[in-house]
Amino acid sequence: MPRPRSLTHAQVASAALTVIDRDGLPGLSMRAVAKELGMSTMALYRYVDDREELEAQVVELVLGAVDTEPPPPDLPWCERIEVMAARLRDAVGAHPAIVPLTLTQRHRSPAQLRWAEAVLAILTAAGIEGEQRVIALRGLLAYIVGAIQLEHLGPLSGDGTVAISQLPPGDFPYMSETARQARDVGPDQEFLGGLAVLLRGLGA
Amino acid sequence: MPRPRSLTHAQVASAALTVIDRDGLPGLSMRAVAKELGMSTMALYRYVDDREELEAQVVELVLGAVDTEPPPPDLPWCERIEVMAARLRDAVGAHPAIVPLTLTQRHRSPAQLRWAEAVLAILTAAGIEGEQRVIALRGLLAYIVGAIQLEHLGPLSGDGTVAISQLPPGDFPYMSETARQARDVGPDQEFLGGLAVLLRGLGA
DNA sequence: CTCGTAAGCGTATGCCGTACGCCTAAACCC
DNA sequence: GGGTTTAGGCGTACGGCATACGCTTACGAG
Repeated sequence: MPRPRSLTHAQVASAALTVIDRDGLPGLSMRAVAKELGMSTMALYRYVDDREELEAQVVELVLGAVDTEPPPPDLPWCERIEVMAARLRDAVGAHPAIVPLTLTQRHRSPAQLRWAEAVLAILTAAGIEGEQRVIALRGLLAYIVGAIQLEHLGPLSGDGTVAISQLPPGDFPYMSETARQARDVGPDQEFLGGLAVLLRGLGA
Repeated sequence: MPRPRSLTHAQVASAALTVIDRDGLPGLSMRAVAKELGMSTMALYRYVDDREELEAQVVELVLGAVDTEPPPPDLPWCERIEVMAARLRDAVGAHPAIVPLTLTQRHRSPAQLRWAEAVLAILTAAGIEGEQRVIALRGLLAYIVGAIQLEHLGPLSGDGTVAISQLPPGDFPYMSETARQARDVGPDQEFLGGLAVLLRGLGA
């Protein structure tokens, strides 16, 4: 009987993501999202309780796009995990500015639950069980989360690496040399290389 | 000839850290820090250019407390890396609320440079060089950063694990079982267990 | 004692999130 | 088709935030 909603929750989250992609995370405000939707600021509060819920919906929108279907079962288990890891990384990488948001929202995300369930299935099939399986899942998550952040907040290809390579070799002999070598390591090589180390440790 | 400063930069950073420890990260504001110091808000701007610089000084205060001396050389290399990792984790763990700050400030931190230099020395002594050394350092950093965040924002001992353990076993068979097993895994076991996996991968 | 300098502060601006209350569009019932 | 009800949409207002700008004042050098 009441007046129907003129927007879906998905449209609201999507408008917020548009704002973030255009103006960066600092540009996200209730006013900006409302303007993006062509409504008044306060009308937005008919769809979300507060800013935090809006942020959660943005994270869910991005993480919800992650494919959680089991990878081809004919692949070796470690490659199947690589597929799952890459899907998560790619989804976040499409909207790098939300990285800090995933921090606080990640654990409440249904999409993340489905992702973890699929990874656990692979680990179990690989014969990893009990406490080792707990540690493996958390370790993978920690690595992926950390690697995504490092990649977007302090990339190997960025200014930081150049600055480090010019550090006085007397004080930082290893750092300056390593930074020079880091120029030849691309983002994919870095991410997959670290993941391969972790998987090798799991397999031994 | 001019009037002398009544505060050191360290005192300013320390006051900010006091505010964060007491009121959490959302409680950090220029006003709150100024009040903590007994000065007016604008007087604070004689010590920092803006809020971002204040945050950087807080991170540096915490990270600066990390011991970067080489661990006892008679330990196996992987145990020496464990020592270095634990020092970083302990320093941040003493002020968990700053975790999100370390994200954006980490790469500019001299303390972090010294830490990385020490780790690189250990890796090199272990025979890891070239691009593999780049990947090893970044992988370690990614894991440690991610693990610290997971530990403080979604701890295994927290509500999230309980909630997951009560998920419908039909939809999430592995997650619910794994969450039940996770209750027996303490924070140290989780952190060191994941690190051990990574180090095993580096050693193979 | 005087004076230059920078420390410290007061004020004001323009953001922000959001509590509260009004107006009105629309769907149901008759 | 008209009346009623219900929630959608909006305007206003408040308190808190970072911070630009300019004044005042404590201090040390001479």
